[in-house]
Amino acid sequence: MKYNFNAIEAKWQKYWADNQTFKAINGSDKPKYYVLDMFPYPSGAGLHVGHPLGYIASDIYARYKRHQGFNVLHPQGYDSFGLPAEQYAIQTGQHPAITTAENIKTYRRQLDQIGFSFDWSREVRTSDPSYYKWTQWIFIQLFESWFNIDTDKAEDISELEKVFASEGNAKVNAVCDENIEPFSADDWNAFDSKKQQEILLQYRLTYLAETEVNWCPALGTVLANDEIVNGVSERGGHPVIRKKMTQWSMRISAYAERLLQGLDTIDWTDSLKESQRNWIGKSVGASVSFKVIASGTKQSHKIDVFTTRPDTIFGVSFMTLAPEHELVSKITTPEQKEEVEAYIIASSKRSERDRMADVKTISGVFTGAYAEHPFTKEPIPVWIGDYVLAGYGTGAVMSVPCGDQRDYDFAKYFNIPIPNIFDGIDISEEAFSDKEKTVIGNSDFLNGMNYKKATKRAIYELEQIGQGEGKTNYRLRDAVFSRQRYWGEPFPVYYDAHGMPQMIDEKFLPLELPEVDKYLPTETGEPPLGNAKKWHWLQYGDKAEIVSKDEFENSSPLGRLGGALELNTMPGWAGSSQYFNRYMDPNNGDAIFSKEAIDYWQQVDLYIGGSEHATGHLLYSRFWQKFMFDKGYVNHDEFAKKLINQGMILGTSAFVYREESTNNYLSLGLIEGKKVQPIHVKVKYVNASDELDIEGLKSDTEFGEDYTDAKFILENGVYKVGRDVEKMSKSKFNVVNPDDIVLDYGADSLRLYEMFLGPLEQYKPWNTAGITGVHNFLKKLWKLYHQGENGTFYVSSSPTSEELGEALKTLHKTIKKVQEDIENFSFNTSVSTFMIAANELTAQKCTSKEILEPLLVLISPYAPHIAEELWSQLANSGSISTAPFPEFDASHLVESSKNYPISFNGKMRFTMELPLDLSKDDIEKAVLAHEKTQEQLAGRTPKKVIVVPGKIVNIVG
RNA sequence: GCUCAAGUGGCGGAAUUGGUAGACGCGCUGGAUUCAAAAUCCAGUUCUUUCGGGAGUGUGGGUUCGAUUCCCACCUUGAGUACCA
Repeated sequence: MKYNFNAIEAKWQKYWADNQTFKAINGSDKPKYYVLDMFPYPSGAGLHVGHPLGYIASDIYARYKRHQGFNVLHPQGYDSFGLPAEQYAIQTGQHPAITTAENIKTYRRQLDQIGFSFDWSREVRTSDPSYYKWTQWIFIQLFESWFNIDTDKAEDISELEKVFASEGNAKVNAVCDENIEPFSADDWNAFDSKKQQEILLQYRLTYLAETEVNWCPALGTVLANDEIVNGVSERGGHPVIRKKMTQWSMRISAYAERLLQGLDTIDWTDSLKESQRNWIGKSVGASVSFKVIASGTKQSHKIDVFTTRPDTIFGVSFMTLAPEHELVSKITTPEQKEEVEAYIIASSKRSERDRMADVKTISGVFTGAYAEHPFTKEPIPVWIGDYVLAGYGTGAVMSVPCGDQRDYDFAKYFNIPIPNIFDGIDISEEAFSDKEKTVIGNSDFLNGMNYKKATKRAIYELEQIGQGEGKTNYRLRDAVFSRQRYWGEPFPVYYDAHGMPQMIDEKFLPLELPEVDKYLPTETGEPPLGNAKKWHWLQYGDKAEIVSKDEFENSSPLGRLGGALELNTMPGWAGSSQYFNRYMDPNNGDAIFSKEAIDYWQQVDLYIGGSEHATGHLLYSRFWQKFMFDKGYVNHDEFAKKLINQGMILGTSAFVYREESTNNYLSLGLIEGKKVQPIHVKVKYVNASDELDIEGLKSDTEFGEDYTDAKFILENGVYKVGRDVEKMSKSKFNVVNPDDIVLDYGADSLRLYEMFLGPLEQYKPWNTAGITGVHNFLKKLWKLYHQGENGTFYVSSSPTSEELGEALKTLHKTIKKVQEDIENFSFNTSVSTFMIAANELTAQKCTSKEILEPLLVLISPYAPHIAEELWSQLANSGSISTAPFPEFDASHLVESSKNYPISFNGKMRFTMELPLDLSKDDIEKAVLAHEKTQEQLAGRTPKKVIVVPGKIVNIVG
């Protein structure tokens, strides 16, 4: 019997599906283990060989854990809301639900044929109403909560209302909107309901606010910061502008410190933690308040700044406001008015991108106003300049030119004095910003102090005069949660007669997406949901329905609740921020998950996915998890204990070279000195030796150039292509479809090869030619269990003790190495180990069951189909997937002698075989007596001989 | 600019605590088999060499009996981030 991989793989995939082999049970005597993949967005293009890399790694780990006796949860699902399906709907009119369902079908087929051990009974789809019911539910929970700084957690908004009613808001210490007016209990109780709701909205964890957002006109929607790359949209590369809009926001900033601290408690990669730390952007310093010196009839103002260097406060020689700063118009003197206004207009025309690209040009204008130094009382000129950003800190800085290079450049350019407050430092060329070496001088009470002491003292003195305090600032902004799209979760929100947002009662969820005629914004510029004919909430008591505007207006107002439903939908990250918990109890209709389920599965033990989600999904999910923890729904405030980022598999593109203005294509070796244009060709027409299949290329009508009349100039009878490593993409003709690989070599070969390519975390190129190596290994493995011309199954159960000895050594060496490799996620080296084992056992002509049976369990996580097949041929019943992992026995690896490397001054020159029980002195004697030692020494006497028993001998001299 | 990761044969990569650099595989070379090809099997494959040997892990230094591994400086590549006060 030949190794017929296609038949074997189909057989076992069917077996697993029929027997629900990988169904995880909630609650078991076995210890639990939760292995999670980042679920895919089902795109229309299907999977290419790069996509399954992380899934194969996590599948190996999940299968390994089952062999170790764990109850393993290894689910999969689809992040199925998103832009591409909607764009397709706009173009073709096809409902995104249909496109999505088709794409999911393709994905499922492709995933199934790779042999993953997913528990498909737990599949989730974020676009399914039974799933997004719970995304809407979490939104309501967030709406009904506020963040109490005193307890450092989220609490019920009803508690806050009680506090307001009994003592007002003076003592409330909350993360909330800025500039909330103080009110007493009496004030609160006198407010009407609308006013009360407006105030509460300023405290809620999800709130409605007019915010400056990233608007992408081409996509017709708002984008989050992490959806913008280099100033253009991540999807499609369209320009993005700033625009003020009323939007739902998430108060993630409330969790900034906990999100930062939590990083120390989880086993995630350092680079990923570092990205999150940078994104959160904590800086410790002080806020300082400067009084603006009143001129003429103008009323007094103050400028608040944030600084990380309060120790340099005596070095302030001017202040700079962002051009958009609200005080600019109020403090500018009549003489400067014209110039200032011209500057504001000029800088508003510069896009965010221009401003970023052009950091060298110094520009700014004096406002004519002066502020008063809090200590010296000297007047300080107030400037505006676009190097100060309105969106960070307070949008104003105290400029210390001697200590900050940007302030220094600005001062030099505009001839502003640069007082030196550093002892013994020359600042004639550039600013001095080294905190560690700072000794403050020329600064009254700070003289002679280092950075740390001076900072502390400066903050103390500022507090004494009531003009400042220690402050920590975070770069992390609240997350805009509204999108002007169709294909996303509808908000469970309607607007009442006062225009105030109201949550739909939980019992009516899910609020399903309405049907629309077209998926574009309405003519009046409303989001696509504005096209829905029926999108008004109408509720009397326990009865509710969605009706048209007219039906709502004509309904009886008596006991009526309702109004226009929210037209925005939720962003892409909404559905992915709690999916890992939903998998624990995915079919629960009464709760997002049961208490029993979360108590049993706890949290994700291993999460594998791409690093591109570092500041998006992985940050938002941690935020929601912390919120769910505060509310007592989950018992860990981090959702994933360990996280690994798999690297990307790149394509190996192939090029032909057309000689300029001809139809001649030159082989790679002939292009030197010629003017040629490299052109991508499909990689499937290139063999392992980089030779082009010219006939194949010419007969291909599907893509690319027309080669029918092309002349290919050969070298040594063949056409050699050029090669380059690039991202896999259709336009580069370097995409490799796993379907083709599975058909030609089998899923087990694909799995082994993806692992064999290199370390999991690394970026590495795919080259289909190399797969023959692992495929040959599988054939060799098959042959170990089969004999003769026809390959009849043969495994002996009574081997001679001699052949077993060597084979046992091979087996146990392999057990040890493979176990270590899996636990270190070093899957590439275990594939090598399997190859070595198969080579050795073949050389040993090993046929014994005692060796070959445990070997299958070792290989089973990597190549599960062939392992199942041979396992069943060995007359085992059932699946190999829960067979216990073989125990390593060190006694089989004990050696009596060692082939010692003999080095001279650290360079290995020869080896000699010596017994391991020899003493140090005896080893030295034996080595020095060796003829090659004398040859190396050439008459010299060794100065020193280093003997490390069992390792090495080094002779110095 | 800052932060992080990484530089090893023609290629992907291995060397877990400092101890025989290049495992394993691809490709290449030669051979067997074949009418021929595919497939399979065997031998070789870092460079250099006067065939004794010598050099060698991005570059330059250091620590050590001994460094791909530890330390310092620099160069290159990739990723993230950026007028963040």
